[in-house]
Amino acid sequence: MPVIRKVVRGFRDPSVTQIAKRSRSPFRVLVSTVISARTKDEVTGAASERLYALASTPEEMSRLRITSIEKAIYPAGFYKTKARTIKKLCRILVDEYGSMVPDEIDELVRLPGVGRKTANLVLTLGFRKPGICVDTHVHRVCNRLGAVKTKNPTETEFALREVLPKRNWIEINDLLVMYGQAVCNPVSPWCSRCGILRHCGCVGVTRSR
DNA sequence: AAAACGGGGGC
DNA sequence: GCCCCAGTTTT
Repeated sequence: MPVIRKVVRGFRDPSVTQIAKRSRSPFRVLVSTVISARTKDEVTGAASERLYALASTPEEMSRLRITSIEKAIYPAGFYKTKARTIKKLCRILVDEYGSMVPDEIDELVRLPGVGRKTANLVLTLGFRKPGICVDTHVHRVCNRLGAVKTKNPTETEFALREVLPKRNWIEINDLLVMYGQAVCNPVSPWCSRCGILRHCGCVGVTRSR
């Protein structure tokens, strides 16, 4: 992990940390993350702020009109779907969880619009609990390295759980994704800047730069 | 396993 | 125009 930290240094995008810091409460992390699916961070951040300005609690948010939510989170991708999801999500939080966000992954993934990636982000960022967030970047990087051969992000999450240090969850999640975005990116991996190239199965396959 | 959801931004 | 994008749900 120190190697990855070194490799990624200089590529860290402060916007991620900013959003994380602003959105510390589990509820804010949850809503921000639902908005963030297939959407750039700057857009997610702006959309989240507009929505929180309208409603800052599950009760308030569950009472917003769908169209108000849509307007607030536009131009995030899937904004119509997400608006309905968020309203439904908040209603469930109010009705079934006493307006609190559950802090167990099995409960979180039961919520609409919440998959394992989102659930783990809520656990780590919102509750400071253990969790490994596997998005498409992390899934790709792990398999490109050849260290694991997993079919889907959930399998990758379980594989990583056996390997990663069991601490510093937030930083490790951040570094893994940063690494996948900035260095070991999909199209043109920056192999000359990669500190773990000698362990990499991508040599001769996707290697470049 | 693959399609659908959906629109903005880069080129 | 065409392709990409910190996913989740449905078929």
